[in-house]
Amino acid sequence: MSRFRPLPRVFFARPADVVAPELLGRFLVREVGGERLVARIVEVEAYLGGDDPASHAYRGRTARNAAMFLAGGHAYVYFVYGMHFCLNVVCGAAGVPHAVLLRAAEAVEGEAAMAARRGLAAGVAPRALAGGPARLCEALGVDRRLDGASLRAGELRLTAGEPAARAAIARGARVGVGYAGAAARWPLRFAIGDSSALSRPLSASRSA
DNA sequence: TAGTTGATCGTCT
DNA sequence: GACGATCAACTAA
Repeated sequence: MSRFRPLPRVFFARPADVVAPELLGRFLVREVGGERLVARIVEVEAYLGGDDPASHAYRGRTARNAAMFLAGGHAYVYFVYGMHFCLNVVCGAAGVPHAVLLRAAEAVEGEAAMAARRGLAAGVAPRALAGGPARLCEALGVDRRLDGASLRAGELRLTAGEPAARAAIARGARVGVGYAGAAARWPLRFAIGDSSALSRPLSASRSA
């Protein structure tokens, strides 16, 4: 089925703020423990590398953020707050550390398995299942072992899915980056406005 | 329902 | 040695 066709390399070889809204509605396919889990992306944030004080790559390359410098189409997975993982899609050419943080998704296939990974009963609200970057990672069994992995082949893939219509996309300021000064207000958060799986409501500025 | 806080540790200063 | 691109449990009203 074409919804499960991997996105082409050129899709990722663009700036993060261009790729981000186009990731909405795409499918994240995870093969783990003999099961296939599929989630539809409904909320993302773009991080613009060296030009963006909120980006982990703002101060250059380190051992932690090395995956962000790979060519677009790879995963960048990092550990925060001593207990959570977050998954990013690396964008741009090799050496350009742009990335898109995946903040929320809706279960398409394997919902019961995703709930089990989260320690929840099947049928819980979408927001509790994968509405938040760390929740999304836990539901799909994503951890550091996938840092630097390709998203076009292997056990974690990003596929064509059902791209969101432009009119359905809302945008606003990014979450949890208050330390970044004016950049904290840049409208680089994109979401499918009417999804019930958003990590939190979009503040202000709507439009496509 | 809104606001506050504790958990917990890898990474960088 | 300080501090997170977070979450869930708890409090107050």
